[in-house]
Amino acid sequence: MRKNAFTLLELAERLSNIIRSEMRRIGSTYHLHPVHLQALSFLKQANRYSNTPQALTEYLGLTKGTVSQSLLLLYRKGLVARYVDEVDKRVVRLKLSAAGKRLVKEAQIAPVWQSAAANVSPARIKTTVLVLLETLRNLQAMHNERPFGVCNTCIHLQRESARIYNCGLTNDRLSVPETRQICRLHTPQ
Amino acid sequence: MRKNAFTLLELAERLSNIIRSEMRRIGSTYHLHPVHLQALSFLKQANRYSNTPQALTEYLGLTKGTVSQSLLLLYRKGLVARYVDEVDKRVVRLKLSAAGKRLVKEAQIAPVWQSAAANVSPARIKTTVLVLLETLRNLQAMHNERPFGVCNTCIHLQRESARIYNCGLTNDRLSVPETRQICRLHTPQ
DNA sequence: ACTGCATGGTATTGTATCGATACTTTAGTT
DNA sequence: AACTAAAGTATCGATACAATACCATGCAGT
Repeated sequence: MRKNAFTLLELAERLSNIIRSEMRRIGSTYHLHPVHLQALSFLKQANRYSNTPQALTEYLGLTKGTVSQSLLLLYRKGLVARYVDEVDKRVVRLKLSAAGKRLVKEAQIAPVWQSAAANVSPARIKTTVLVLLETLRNLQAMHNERPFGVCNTCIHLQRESARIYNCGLTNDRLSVPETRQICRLHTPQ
Repeated sequence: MRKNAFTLLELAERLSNIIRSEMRRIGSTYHLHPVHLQALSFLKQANRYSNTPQALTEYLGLTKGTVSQSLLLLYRKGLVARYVDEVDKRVVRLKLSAAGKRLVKEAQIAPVWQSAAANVSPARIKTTVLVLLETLRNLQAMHNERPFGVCNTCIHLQRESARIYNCGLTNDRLSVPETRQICRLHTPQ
């Protein structure tokens, strides 16, 4: 058991290096670093409560000053739009520009992974995903980090009718596509 | 299947961020970055064919110039010893100093992981490890990277007698502890 | 032995991450 | 009105990282 847990960590570390290496390779085409690709990918999926520098900071596990600089770079490259929130004027809302969306679509590392895991049976993949998810949730809880999940799997999601959902935490109406986005207020069921 | 492969990647990315965040936190005590901790951890486990800047470069997936600089920093901090190989004088051999070994022991992130995965059954952990390992090997093969494993699981390892092993590739004798070290020439069975 | 050529490593330079700190603006509270 | 918290930005210093150039050693082939 102890040995296995250790091996699990080692594997995660190795995979982490590969991911970063791959991101570095892909990102170099656009003169972007791994953290930029992650930021763009996050912003593509972030819902209305999570499209802010603060949410991105929590997601990446960095400091807000660092993230602010990275966002400035993405803004200057025309990949991200920024505008002040109407209600709370301290808050900056972030949105991918058309160029940003295009880049996220192009700069995918997912296809490589799909072929790498192509010969593993769905059942074993499922087990792996569940184990990693549990480990991740525990790690996040230990560090008092937000879980960051999609509304679909959130305890606060309420179904009003066929196509109308409601967030029990904010009392906002959510469209169907919105329930597939990432939320920083996510609470796993 | 496609969806699962995607989720697997997302999980790996999230775990990757957590690992880096954790390494950053632990490393800050010693004014070290994640890459330094990884380097020290690697050098602790590297066998006689892998205790060089070149091997570390391959392991981390960075460029040799970058790694050379990081090693210089570790050297100046007195954590790593460097000496020229007697046979091939182009090669630099790396070794953890006493302080380096002490630091690696102290700055472990493994305990956190062990408790995070504590409630998962051994069988499920085993499946997870196997799936991740297969995915890792495939990814490495796609990038023409070396697998980096321990001699125990290498095709070249030959058992001469109870306590004498032999590497079929280099024709060197290996002690029992050496067969548990990481080798850059590793070829999975 | 001489001449390429590959290999292992270092030095240098420029860009940009990242943390730390300080600061500004807005919101909320007493 | 004053205090405090929260969201963000600005600035600075250290250094990761890539790119390039460079040096020394080893190894072919002639």
